[in-house]
Amino acid sequence: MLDEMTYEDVELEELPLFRGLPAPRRTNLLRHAMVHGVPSGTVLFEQGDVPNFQLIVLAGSAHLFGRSTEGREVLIEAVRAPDLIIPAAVLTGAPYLMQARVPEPSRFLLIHAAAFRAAVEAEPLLAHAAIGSLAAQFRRMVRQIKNLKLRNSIERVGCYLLALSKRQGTPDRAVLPFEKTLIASELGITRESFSRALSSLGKSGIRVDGQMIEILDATRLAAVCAPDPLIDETDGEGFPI
Amino acid sequence: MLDEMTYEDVELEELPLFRGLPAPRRTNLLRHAMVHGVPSGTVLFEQGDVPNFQLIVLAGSAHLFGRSTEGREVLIEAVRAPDLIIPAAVLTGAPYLMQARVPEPSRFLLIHAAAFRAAVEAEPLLAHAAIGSLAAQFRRMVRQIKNLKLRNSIERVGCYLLALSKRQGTPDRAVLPFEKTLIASELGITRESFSRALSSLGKSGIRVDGQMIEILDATRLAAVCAPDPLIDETDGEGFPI
DNA sequence: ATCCAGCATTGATCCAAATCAAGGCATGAC
DNA sequence: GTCATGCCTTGATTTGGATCAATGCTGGAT
Repeated sequence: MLDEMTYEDVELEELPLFRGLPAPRRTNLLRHAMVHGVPSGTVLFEQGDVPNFQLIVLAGSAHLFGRSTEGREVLIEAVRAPDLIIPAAVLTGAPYLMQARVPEPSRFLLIHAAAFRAAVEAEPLLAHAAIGSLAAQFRRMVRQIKNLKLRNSIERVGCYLLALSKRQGTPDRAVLPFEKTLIASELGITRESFSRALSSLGKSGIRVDGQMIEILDATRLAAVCAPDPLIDETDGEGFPI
Repeated sequence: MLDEMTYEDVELEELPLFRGLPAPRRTNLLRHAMVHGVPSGTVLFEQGDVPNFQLIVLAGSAHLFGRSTEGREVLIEAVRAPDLIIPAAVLTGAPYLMQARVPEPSRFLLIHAAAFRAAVEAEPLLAHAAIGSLAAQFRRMVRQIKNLKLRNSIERVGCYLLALSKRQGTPDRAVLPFEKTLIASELGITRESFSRALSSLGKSGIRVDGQMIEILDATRLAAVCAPDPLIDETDGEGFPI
């Protein structure tokens, strides 16, 4: 544990979030902070919980799920390192609207909510980082709403693949980042519809092989799903965390 | 115009956003700021535009629309005074993802984007207000996504009415705040479906008369639409703007 | 008054996507 | 090996909501 802490301390210094912070403030903030490594499947918090910590993804990722009263559950967002996990809830002290689960072994920095709020209040650099994270997350939600309201399922799937291949830097293929059932729920459709959408896109220039999707003809694919930078593009890194 | 400015100046002092700001900073911020009264129908900006100003709703409201490439258009959010209009775009300098239009005669404060960014950077009180506005807007988007992904159209309409009546403080009725077509697009359905949903809810304790919806039996209504505070409730005023 | 434009309703029909149901194909336990 | 288990696919069917089309209502404008 001691070893781990020392190791992490080095890494924390490298987070833009803490670079540039006056040393005493940083020390104070991190005094009661903890680094937690958690296994796949861990539930970080439930929807409805009042935030106790600001969680920061140091390595790995977290999945945010929305759950209905009858128990249906859909993926709303995947948060990848490095980012804050729902600062909107922590900074307002309001109950989480989503459940957070960990899909792979991951490491988080935990800062007591009150301490984090105080630090953001007092330290412009931290406030700046929080604003950047909040703004980026807000914009992702807006894009998702436009996606849901303005497109049908085939368009959503097609644009998802194009965006994925672009993000992965491989114009001729995309590798699905998680199970198809989960992606389907992210796109607001059932796993069956997702499967059918993929196979129907076979005649629009893609080839499906497990998690790997070959994009044989990006132009033809784009023609049927009408990609739109104001929905599909991911914001550049304006505010590094 | 001079008269108007003087009048507004008094009002601006009362905005929590500016109360508590050091006088020189406030003066400096407002030096190049303008108050603009605009008629119903005005387009404040288009989606894709790069923000020139931070707009602040002083009186009235603004509607934010998402538009598809083929020209379909849906209401994503209504911003009411007092609030910031999409600080996420202004603070990151990224293009707007939505078009803003004014549904009623309204008044806005315009602050040059660069000046606003600088002021937020330098002034913790402003940063705090921006964070509060961003967080609240983020949470509204999350609620909307859960609403779209986890509910069918009848549930959305029923919960919309319940939330509306609660917000308006009249448990036995709700007055629709704008045209049904617009509300339908906000709920992610067509006007025809909205109309049918309303009439089908007739057997679940409501009576429709134009824009006025009587809620005869809130319990029965709640039984068919399963309201959920984590979707329908509106956040309390944690951070006044 | 009449006309018209904009919004809303209602009915008929169609279609996209959900649901229901049956297998398939891996992977891991034993 | 056999047997589960979890994920995915595919087919058949249903259904929720969209679309198409016609009509109604209301509030100006003239």
